[in-house]
Amino acid sequence: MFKFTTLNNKSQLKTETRKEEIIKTAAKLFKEKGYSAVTMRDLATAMGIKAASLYNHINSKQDILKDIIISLAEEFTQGMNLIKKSDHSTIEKLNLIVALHVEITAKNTFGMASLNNDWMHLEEQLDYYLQLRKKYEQDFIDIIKTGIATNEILDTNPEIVMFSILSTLRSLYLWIPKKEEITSVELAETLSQVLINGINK
Amino acid sequence: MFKFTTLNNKSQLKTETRKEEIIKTAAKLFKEKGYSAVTMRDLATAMGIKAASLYNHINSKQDILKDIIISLAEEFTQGMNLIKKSDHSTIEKLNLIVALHVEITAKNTFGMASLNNDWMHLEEQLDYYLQLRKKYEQDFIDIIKTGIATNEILDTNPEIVMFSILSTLRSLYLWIPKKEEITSVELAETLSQVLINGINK
DNA sequence: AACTCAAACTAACAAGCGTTAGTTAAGGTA
DNA sequence: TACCTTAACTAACGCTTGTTAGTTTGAGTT
Repeated sequence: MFKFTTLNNKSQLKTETRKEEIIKTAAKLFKEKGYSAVTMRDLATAMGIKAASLYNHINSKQDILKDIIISLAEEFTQGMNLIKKSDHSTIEKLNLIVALHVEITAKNTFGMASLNNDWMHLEEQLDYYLQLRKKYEQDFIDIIKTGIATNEILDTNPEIVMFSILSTLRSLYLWIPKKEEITSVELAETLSQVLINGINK
Repeated sequence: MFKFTTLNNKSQLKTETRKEEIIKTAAKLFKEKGYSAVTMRDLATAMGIKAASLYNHINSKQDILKDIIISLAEEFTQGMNLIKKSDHSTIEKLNLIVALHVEITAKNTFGMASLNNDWMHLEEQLDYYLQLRKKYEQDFIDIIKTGIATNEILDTNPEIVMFSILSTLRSLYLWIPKKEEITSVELAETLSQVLINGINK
């Protein structure tokens, strides 16, 4: 098989394995049509092979979805844990959350579509995913509540505030691909400004 | 068949037709699992009948999706046309857009899920839907640009501002069902406050 | 009592689904 | 040269899909 990198695993340079290529291609298709509407034959065609050949590399369609979603969910959990434990102000913590979403999403817009839209098709890992999500949102809300208590942010319904910010951050995967000219840092800055300070003059 | 209303169509009182019941049930299922993952047998079971019986009332699965999505898209278009032509200030227009989304979404949270997540499975009507959406977003951005020009709102990237607000409004369908105690008016007010004035003290 | 009609039913269809089993081809290693 | 590994293949499976054709049921109307 032709490889896109010249050095193999033994020389420590990261070569994209066939399995990783399949998962990446699957994520792309899942973003376009959703998990359920993508068939293994669609995926095979996109890879230039036959459907049965996919099974030399992956265990099942389910497993591909799990690989895409769980790794991303854990990445968010890890980022939130760092932010939570840091000693920044509330506003700074919120800026860091914005930056976390921009960074992860910019790196993997396709996977973020599955995370947002296809998590309900997880089977064994559904409970685990829901647990991670619940924890993330609870940590987020706690940060907002602290900010209200310490008089750093306005005393507004914390759930509405979180919902509002998180909705925007969760939709980034739709929007980042259309704005290739803007850097992650610029986007995170503008977004922080809009979300935190509003747009009223 | 048992009917849930006592007066029939001839007496001018709106009776929910069997077709409307099916579409409403379908929207509920589509929200839970997405259009592609819901089978006609799932829908039939939810209605308490056999799959073949559905076809006495509807033409096809496709047609159900079209009915759900297009009517909502046209409702938004109509609302935007009114707002656009009105002589309110930019801030007031933005408040009206928030209220429009809250109102339509509160009335039909299930359908809003399809509008947001399953539009790509439209077939004949896909181009029409995309045209309505593009027009809506263009009108939205024009309002923001006017606000910047007239010095009513801060001079920030208009696309980021629209994206930020619209992402939140488009996610309302996920959130409204969890907050049944809050009224549409209260929600619209708090949301306007957060989206327009921010949360910074 | 006879008729109408909405709304259900059974049975079946062709196509497509995810997946398995067993085989082949080519390149690197012993 | 013989072997091993990787990655493709063909063929087929049992099941599910959306949809159709034709039939039955039961309540309301004439």
